[in-house]
Amino acid sequence: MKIHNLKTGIIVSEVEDFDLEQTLDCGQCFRFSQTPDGGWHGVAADHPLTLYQTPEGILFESITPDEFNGFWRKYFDIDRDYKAIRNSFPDHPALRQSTGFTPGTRILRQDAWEALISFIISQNNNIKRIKGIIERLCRNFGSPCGNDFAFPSPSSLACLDEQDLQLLRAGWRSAYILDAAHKVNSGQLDLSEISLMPIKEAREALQTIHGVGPKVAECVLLYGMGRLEAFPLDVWMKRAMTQLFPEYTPDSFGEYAGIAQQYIFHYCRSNPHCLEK
DNA sequence: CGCCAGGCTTCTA
DNA sequence: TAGAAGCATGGC
Repeated sequence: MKIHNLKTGIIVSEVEDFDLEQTLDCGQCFRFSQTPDGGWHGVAADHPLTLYQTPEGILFESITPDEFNGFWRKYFDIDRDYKAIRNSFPDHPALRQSTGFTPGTRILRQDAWEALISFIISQNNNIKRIKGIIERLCRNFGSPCGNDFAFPSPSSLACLDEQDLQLLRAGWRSAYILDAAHKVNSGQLDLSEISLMPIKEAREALQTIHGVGPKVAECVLLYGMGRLEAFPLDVWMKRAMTQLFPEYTPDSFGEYAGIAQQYIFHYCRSNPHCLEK
C-alpha cells in the first residue's frame, strides 16, 4: 500500500482486491451512494467521505494521510490479504463463481452501534427503504458534520419515545431501536465487551435486545465487530446453503466464513437465476 | 393492485 | 418446540 499526496486529497495505491462498487454497494452498509460523477459519497460514524476509483488507485477526497491512517485504513480493512483468504476457502464451484464475480469486495469494519441499529432497521425491509430510514434517523437525531450528519449516539436516541421516531416511518422497528438504545446507553450492554466475547456468548448478549435475533446479531458481529467468522443467514443465504452447498455448514468455510458469505450473498442477489423460489 | 423486503415476536397446536 | 401468523411501510 502506498499513499500519494495530492492538493485535493490522497490516492491510495497498490491495494489488491479493492473495488468501491463491490464494497459499498453489496448490502453491508447503507450510508454510501454513487455520485453523478461516478464517485461515492457517504458517512461512517461521524466521518463523511467522498472517494473515487481511478486508474492510479482510490482517491480519498479532502483527506490527509493522518485521517486515512487514523480511520479509513481500518474501516476499509486495507491491510488484509483477501486473496490469501479466498485461497483458504474450500474448493467448490459455486464458491469459485462467487469470489470470481466480485473479488474487489472488502468487509467494512463499521461502528458496532451503527451496525446494530442499521441491521435492526434492515429486517423484513428493502435496501432502498433501509437507506431512507437511516438517512432520516441521522438527519433528525445526529450531529451535523460538514454537509452531512453523524450517526446518532445511544444517548441521543435513549431519551426519545416512539412518537419521536414516527418521522422515521420505520414501523414496528422503532420499538426495537429504542430498546437497543436503552440497553446500550444504560450500560446493561457494552458493545466493546461483547465484541471480545466468545462468539456464542456475544450472540446471546446481542439477542437480549428486543428485535435482535440470530441474523441481525450475526450482521453486527461481522460488520460492526470485526468477527469475520460470523455468518449471517438471511433468506438468500439459507437458499444458497440448501441449494448450492447442501453438504456444508457455516463452519465449513473456515475462520473467515463471513467473507465467503459476503461473496456468496452478493452473487446470489445479483444472479437470482442461480436459486429457486 | 399484489407481492415482497439481508426477520423477529407472539401465538398456536 | 416447531411452524405459522402478524407486524409497519413502501418499492416495484
